[in-house]
Parts: sequence; structure tokens; C-alpha cells
Amino acid sequence: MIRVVLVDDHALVRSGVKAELEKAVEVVAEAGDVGEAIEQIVRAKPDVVVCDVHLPDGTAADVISGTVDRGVTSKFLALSVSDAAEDVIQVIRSGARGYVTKAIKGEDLIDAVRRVNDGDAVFSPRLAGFVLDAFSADLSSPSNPELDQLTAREQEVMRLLARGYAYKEIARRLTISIKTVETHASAVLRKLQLSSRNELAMWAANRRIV
Amino acid sequence: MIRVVLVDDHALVRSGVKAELEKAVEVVAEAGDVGEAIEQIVRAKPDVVVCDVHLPDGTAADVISGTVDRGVTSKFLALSVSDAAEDVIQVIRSGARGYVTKAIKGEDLIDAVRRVNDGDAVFSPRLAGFVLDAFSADLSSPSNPELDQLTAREQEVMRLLARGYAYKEIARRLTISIKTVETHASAVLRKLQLSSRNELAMWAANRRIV
DNA sequence: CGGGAAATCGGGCTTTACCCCGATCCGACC
DNA sequence: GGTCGGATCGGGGTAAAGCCCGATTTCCCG
Repeated sequence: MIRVVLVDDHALVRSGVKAELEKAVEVVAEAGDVGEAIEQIVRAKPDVVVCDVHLPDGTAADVISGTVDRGVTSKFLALSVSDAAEDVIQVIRSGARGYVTKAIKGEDLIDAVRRVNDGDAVFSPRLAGFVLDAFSADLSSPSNPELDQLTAREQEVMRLLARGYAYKEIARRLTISIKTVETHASAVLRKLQLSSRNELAMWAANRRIV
Repeated sequence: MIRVVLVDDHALVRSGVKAELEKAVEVVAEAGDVGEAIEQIVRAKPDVVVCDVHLPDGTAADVISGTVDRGVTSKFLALSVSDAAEDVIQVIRSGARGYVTKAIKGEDLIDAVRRVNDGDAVFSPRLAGFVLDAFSADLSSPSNPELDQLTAREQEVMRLLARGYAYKEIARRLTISIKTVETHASAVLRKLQLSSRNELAMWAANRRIV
């Protein structure tokens, strides 16, 4: 039996959701705000937390970050009336494994809880697009004004430098001499005000360039 | 008019796709393998690259990484007969903004190219699940069994190594000699089967250790 | 045409990184 | 008491990194 903690600020919603859920899972605790939720979750250590996104004293993201800091390993399923992209992304970023709207049918909600408990990611179809956007936003390079300081060639060398390639390797890949790679590398470090390739690697990693 | 480079190893497929695409976009170049594709893309700098996943001398991921290394900012749309999860994830990880199967209708393909060009992520419905899984995999995985191979002291040195500190700096911070840092560093690289501090930095970054 | 930025190389230098060979000390464990 | 792993150092070596000078060529722009 999957053990669930239910978090929602409206008692009526809680009782409705609880009635549906208890056909298949065990609701071991309930909470109506962030503080109460964290207490109950830390105490009960449930398998899954079904959590409303908007709470009187914060959001589901606050509940998630507040509990994982205290060693909780429960899975989180966000349940919300909102289908706004920023809500979805914020909650997923915080570590929720799923996000469904309150338009969901009871049967499907139970299925979602089961799948989240199994480690799957669960999203209402039209919400998946937001998550994809957030995902690809990570992979793309928004706009790095600092990159404009570098010439095209310097940017190529910079990317390979940040990945840890030796000058010899970079020279081979770009079919230029090692000395030219050195020249570009020096220019890159100087322009970005870095002092070693390792600082460059950190710099690039933080900006999702590599 | 959106400028497109088309990459597929089958000339027949290329001409078919090209015929469909040219109703709405401009196909400025074509290629049949990875090497040729990189050349054409670097030269033509198209808005969007429509690229088959499996090529004679590599994959779409090779094309993407090979071109972004050379400063290309084109958007990539993967076009494949395969709907295997590993193919999808690999290509998306490399930076593709979309992935559609060849079962797609010409009209929908043009729409996909347009949306990718606008910065949207485009996926066939049943492929979205794979991407979500990959996304949530990024957010989880806190356990690192490989770390247990390292002694406590080695882990300390490892973290500082991964952050790019010089041996001298690490020695100063841990109040030990440079030689001792070297010993630990060698042990770390050997145990993790890495060959340089830069590989270690990547290793640690991928595991969210730093 | 002249100026300047970008890209391409070279010599020579110091500092690190990394590896190999050792060694000593200490604490835990059989 | 012997053994073994962990931590601490050293000497000596090669390869790479990073920086200092210099240089030429190309190409764009006023």
C-alpha cells in the first residue's frame, strides 16, 4: 500500500481528493500550509506527497526544498488548478516528479500517484510542452554578452578548451598549429578575465556552454 | 524565408523531403554523411538543420556537436525512422530542438521546422515521454557508488581538483605538502579511471558533485 | 591607399600536471 | 606482534600549460 501525504489549503478539496485516493492508497497525513506540510512529511516519511501548488504561506516548491533539506526522499506530485508555464517549471525544477491539474479524474490521479511512486514522470499532456521548453532552454544558449568579446575562432577554441581538450587535440581538430591554439587560448583567458583552463571550464559549465 | 540544410544518407528520401519542404522553406544545401553535413552547415549557416539520426559515418549527435564546436547556432530538427528512447535522448542531449519520425506528413514537417526556428521544442507525442524521463533523470540520482572507492581524504582532494584548484592551492587549504596532494590526485584519477583533471571536472559536473 | 583587426605561426621561458620510483608513521585488525 | 591500509612526504622525470616576445598574411573599412 502506497503511503501518501496530502497537502492543500482547502479542506473541501482535501476531503474530496482523499475520498478518491483512499480507494487505492493510504492517506497517512494531511496539511494545509507549507509549515504544517513540512512537519507532517518529515514525521510520516510517506512514499508520495500530493501537493497543491499555491499555499497560503508559500508554494509546493517551498515544501519540496524544505523537506529534502531534512532528508526526506518522498516523491512529489503537484496537483494544481493552474496550468501556467511558470508554475509548472518552478515545481519541476524543485524536484517534483509529476504535475497534474485538478481536472484529472480520480482514477487517473491514483494511476499518477502509482507511476510517480514507481519513479516515472507524470504530466498532463498539455503541460508536457512546458517541461520540454524548460528542458531545451537548459540546452540552448540564451545570450551571453560576454561571448561577443570573443572572435568566432576564439569561441571555437574556447568551447574545446572548456571541454578539457589538450592544445594538441584542439590543433588537430581545427587543423591549425599548436601555437595558434595557444594564441587564441591566451586571448580567451585574457578577455574573460580568467587565469586557467579550469576556471574556464567552470565558467562555461555555469553558462551551459558545454 | 527559413533557410534549411537537409541531411540524410538516402538521396531518394532527401528529394522527397525536399519536395515537401520547398513548398514553404528554402533548402540551401544537402548532405549525405556527417563530414559533408558539418561542412555544408558551417558554410551555409542555415536557420534550421533537418537531420536524419543514423548516418553512414555517425549520428545526428555527431553533426550537432561537430558544428556547435565551430560556432554554428542553427536549430536542429531530428528526422528519423527510429523511435527508440536511446536515439531520442542522445539527439536531444546533443542539443536538437526537435525530433519527429518519418511518418510525419509534409505539412506537419513544415510546421515543425517553423516552430523549431521560432525556438519551440517539437516532438511527436509518444516521444515526449522519453524526453521527460531524461529530464527528471537529471534532477534525481543523488547516490554515487563510485565515490565509495575513494577514501575520505581522497574525496576532499577530488572536490578541490574538480573545481580547478592548483596543487599548491589544495596543499595550502588542507595544510599538507604538494607531494601529498599529488599522491591523492593520482589515486583519485586511477580509481575513477580518468586520465586528467579536466576529465575529472567533467565527471564531477555530470554527477552534480561540484 | 592606409590602418587595424583577425588569424596564422615561431622561439624561448617558467610553472603545473602527472607519473614512476621510493620512504616513514600510525592505527586497526587478526 | 605482524600485517595492511591510509596518510604523509621526497627525488626525478616527461609532457603540457601558460606567457612573453616576435612575425606574416588576409581582409575589411574609411
